[in-house]
Amino acid sequence: MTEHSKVIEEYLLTLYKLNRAGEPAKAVTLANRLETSPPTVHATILRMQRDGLVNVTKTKELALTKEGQSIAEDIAYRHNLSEYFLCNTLGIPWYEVHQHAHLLEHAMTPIVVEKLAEFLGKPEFCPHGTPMPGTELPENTITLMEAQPGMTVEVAMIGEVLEDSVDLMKILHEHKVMPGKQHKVIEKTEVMRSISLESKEGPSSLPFHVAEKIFVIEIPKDKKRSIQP
Amino acid sequence: MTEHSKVIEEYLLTLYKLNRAGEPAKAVTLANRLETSPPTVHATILRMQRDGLVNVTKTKELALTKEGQSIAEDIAYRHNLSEYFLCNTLGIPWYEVHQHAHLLEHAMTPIVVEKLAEFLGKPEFCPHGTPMPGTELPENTITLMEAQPGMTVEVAMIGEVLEDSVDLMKILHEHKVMPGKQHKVIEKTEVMRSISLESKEGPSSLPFHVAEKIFVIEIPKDKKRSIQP
DNA sequence: CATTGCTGTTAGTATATGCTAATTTCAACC
DNA sequence: GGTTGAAATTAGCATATACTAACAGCAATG
Repeated sequence: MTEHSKVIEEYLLTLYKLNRAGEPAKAVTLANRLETSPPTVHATILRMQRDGLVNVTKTKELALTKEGQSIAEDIAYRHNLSEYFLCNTLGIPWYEVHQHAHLLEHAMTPIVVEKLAEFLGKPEFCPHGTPMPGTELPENTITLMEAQPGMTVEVAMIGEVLEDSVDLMKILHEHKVMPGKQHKVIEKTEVMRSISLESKEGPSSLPFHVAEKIFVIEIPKDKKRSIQP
Repeated sequence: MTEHSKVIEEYLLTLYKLNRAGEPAKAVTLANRLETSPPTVHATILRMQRDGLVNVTKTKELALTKEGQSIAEDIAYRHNLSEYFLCNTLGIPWYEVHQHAHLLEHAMTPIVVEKLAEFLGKPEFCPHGTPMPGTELPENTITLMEAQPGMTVEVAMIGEVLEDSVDLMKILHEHKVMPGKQHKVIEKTEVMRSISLESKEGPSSLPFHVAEKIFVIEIPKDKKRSIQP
């Protein structure tokens, strides 16, 4: 478990997140996510193969090795822990913490990670609802796309892809589309390709491509807002 | 004030610390402190000159430019703030925080710095007693080398050079040679090239080269241990 | 004054990371 | 089966950071 460069750590984390999201991990995808040219990605993957971090399948899929996976989980943990800290301890808005954590995640020694986790009370989810490696979302989690009109749902997790756009995140914040908040699904209109929601804070509308990345849990009628303030 | 690489930030910080300590800032010194070969240092200084961060005088002294100074102070602040946080919030021993802060200092966005400073109550000294940029040690601060036998002194600051050796720091810790602690100077023996101290915790002895890097304040007899628990 | 020795500098390499332009590969589709 | 288009790869370059070996410059010292 040698130390790896920031760049390599970024590649590992991205692969890890693609896996989590069930998306195919190909070189092109990395190139897009990391905003890096394909040749650069290619060269970097070669080095990662050389160093035993990934394997490339016959279908050009990138698969993390045991070691790659283990390091990736570690980085994801540091990232989520940083976000939790920035949000809950320092009071930085939850929709802004991602970018700051992006730097911190590569600069934490094992001792700092351990002590910080203790200090924070070993949180299991980051402010966007992403579970720490080893933790899972509840079984009955669905995407907002899968929620049917009439359902009342509680937001569980804002997909990590969405975190990259602070603007989008801020809009979600303004509409209280954030972990723990309940919304009623009003309608899904194919024409507009968007979903209408309504919550105590008012109505909102989310395009399908965003709704696909928002994970929710259905709240049975009789339990609606039982815990909501 | 563009963003600079970790390497450049390290060079800037080292130059800043050399200035503070009143030591001549030459390329060799950098090479030693940074454990880097002279040619590498040379090349890096060329880039730093090109980028307007340092000037090289006729006597080959390295002088930070306005911008270089300003960035260096910023890094020093991030470093000291990190140390304070690691020590006082996370409970990592004061003699170990330096190495961890060494990584964090390059990974803090301005917002994180601001929020962290607020959270910590805008501390003015790091756990080793180093003042934040803009703050100074008391006027009457002297080095332990300058203290005379019979004097009672309170440790104000452990010189930053010493921080690099965790082993040494740990010994200082064991003898309670740390900011805020009082010691009586027993004797300075030229033969042994060391200074004997005595405190509530017992006697200790420090070699001259260490005593030179420890800054203390003389405590008048009538005020001895007035605030000490 | 000449030698010694530290300091600085050049030359020559190496690696990681990045790019554009051009080419290859391969599957999917007509 | 051949074409097309996306994906992968190669070629060629550039920059930052690192090294060793060799050499130059200069001050102190005998």
